[in-house]
Amino acid sequence: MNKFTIKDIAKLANVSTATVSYFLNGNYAKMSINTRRKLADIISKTNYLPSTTARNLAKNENKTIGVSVADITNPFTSPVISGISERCEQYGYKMVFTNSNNDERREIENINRLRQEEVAGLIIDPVNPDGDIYNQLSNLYTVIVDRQSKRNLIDTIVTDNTKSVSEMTAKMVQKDYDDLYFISWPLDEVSTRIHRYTGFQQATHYAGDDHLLIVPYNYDLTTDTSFKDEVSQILGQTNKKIGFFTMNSRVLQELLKVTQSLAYNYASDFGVATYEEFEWMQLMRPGISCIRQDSFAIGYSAMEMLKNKIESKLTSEPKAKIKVIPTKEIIRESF
Amino acid sequence: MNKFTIKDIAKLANVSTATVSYFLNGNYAKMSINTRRKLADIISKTNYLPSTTARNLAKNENKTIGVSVADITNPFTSPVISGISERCEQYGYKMVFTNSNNDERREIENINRLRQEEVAGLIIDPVNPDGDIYNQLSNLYTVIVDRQSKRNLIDTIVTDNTKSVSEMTAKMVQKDYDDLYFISWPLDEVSTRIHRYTGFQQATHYAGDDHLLIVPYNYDLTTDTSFKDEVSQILGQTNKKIGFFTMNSRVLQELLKVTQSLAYNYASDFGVATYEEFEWMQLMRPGISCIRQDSFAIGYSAMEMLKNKIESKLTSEPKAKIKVIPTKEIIRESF
DNA sequence: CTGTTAGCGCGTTCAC
DNA sequence: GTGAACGCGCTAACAG
Repeated sequence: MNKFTIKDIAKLANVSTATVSYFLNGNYAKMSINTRRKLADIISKTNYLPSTTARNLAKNENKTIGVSVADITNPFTSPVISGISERCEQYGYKMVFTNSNNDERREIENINRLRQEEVAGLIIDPVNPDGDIYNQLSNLYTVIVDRQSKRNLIDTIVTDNTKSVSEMTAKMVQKDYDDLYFISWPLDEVSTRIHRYTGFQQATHYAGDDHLLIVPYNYDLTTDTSFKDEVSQILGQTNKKIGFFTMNSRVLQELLKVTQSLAYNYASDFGVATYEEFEWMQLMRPGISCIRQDSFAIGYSAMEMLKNKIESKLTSEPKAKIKVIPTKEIIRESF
Repeated sequence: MNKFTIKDIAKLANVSTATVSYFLNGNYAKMSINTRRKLADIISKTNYLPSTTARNLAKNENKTIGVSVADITNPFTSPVISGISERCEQYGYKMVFTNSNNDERREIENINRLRQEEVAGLIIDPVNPDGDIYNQLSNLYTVIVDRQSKRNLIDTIVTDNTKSVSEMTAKMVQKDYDDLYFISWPLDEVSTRIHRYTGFQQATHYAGDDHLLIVPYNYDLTTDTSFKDEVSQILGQTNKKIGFFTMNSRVLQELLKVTQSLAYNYASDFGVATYEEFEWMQLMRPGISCIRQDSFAIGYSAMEMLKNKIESKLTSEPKAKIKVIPTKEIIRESF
């Protein structure tokens, strides 16, 4: 698709490819002012672009990284990619992108496919960071984002899950709720869910799990009334002031769909707050209190960290670090 | 990062690289059952993965495409990428991803960077498809998505802009509004905005542009009252029933922020409908009527089209086609 | 100042 | 079952 190569340019200018190469690399001392002008002219006229792949090959460098995200349709993901891509641009890296669609098998395929390529490093937003495939990855060239592995062998960038939820929940506790509930997709050992739940428990001092409400992933209100029934039962108690903390924006949406179908209104009939912020939460009346996480910074830092590792050319795997990106509390009128 | 090469495997098995290559390609006739077993064993134990890049090189094939999106943070974009990535997976292509952040200069850089790579084709969600850079692109290996160029030289996938807006607006017209307004970011010759506006005009039969309201891109209500004042003036008229159609979800958000600050409520004080659908529009009370576009299908079809072009190995540029992806009307209570 | 040429990487494939 | 040339486009050491 790119017609011109260094040979074509050399031919057009009646010089050798070496001269063209020197020109491309700003090595002007090696040619006359005339050929320099001629080359500048020809290259701009032909729109010739040297192949970076060939360049990397010749220089024995590699400026491409592989990215695997758990689910591109999750609104959390876009800003992460944006951050990675911003840093890639600045560092002169290109990125090969894959999406696992929340499917662990697909994630394994993607990671393997990326490793087959000549890729200098990997940034992974994992479906399951405790899967076997992660044993084959080295901390020399990998950064994980969002979900943490229990093994903790690879550098990971996370947000302030436990602390921020604990602080927000504490604010709810102060409002004298009779019962607070944490609503989540099945915990399934997913670190983000567990850490947020831990924050909730720290603030409420609930001992068991009877204040944990699970909503199925891709919950369909019309065919499965389990979650709706639980919520209905909780809100149906007379003279009890109830509050919910939802584990992310999609769980919040499930809760609101259910409470609307039951004809309860948040803020007046019950209190609510959520992890994650999106603009619509400010448009809803009353506004919804939430925890804003800086997903862009997650991606940005991940690429920063990866580049430093790659270019420091370590020979043995560094000890895994965890970097925590702070969140921000947004208090509105929903509780 | 991938330690093992075909040479390592050959050495470990005490055979030549040729034999390993034959094994990898299922060419078992060329070796004894013993070496076949030995190789199977060694390859699984070492987790050896042949480099697809080298393979492409040797076979003179190229299974990677480049993608440039206008703005990854636009919620329209994720499903498009998801569709592209799904098809890439199915076709065995990998994708190199870039984001232009709504900056035309950046878009030019990205496209050039992608062309520098050995990339078999390009899918572009353009910032400005009428920019000069598009003259350098060939319809042999490019597909454009969402925004159309006036020159119409390159295959493009769009949605049903004019027709769907016209139909939705017609429904508003039936409700006896005294005035309907189309709200948009500056038209700036952007095809999606113009086509949607055209649909609005078709249904309302307004002649001039006095029913077109422009909200600045990244409008900040606190420092710029221009748009707010216009809305205030329109809604302040006594005894007039007013309706708005917003050009996308972000413009809708701007409108709602403004009307909320003016203490007007949609549905009761004025009617509203919008292009684009997101789940929160169903959570807002009253629910917001909108036009659902199938962004996933846009990406999916784009990769389909691109693959067909690339692999048909045409020698002259095909005449540009426009493929229209249908939308769906969602009627709720907002007008 | 300019040209020649042997690599760079790793798999493929043909002649033996 | 093997050795070795080959595919790509660029780089850089060396020769002139």
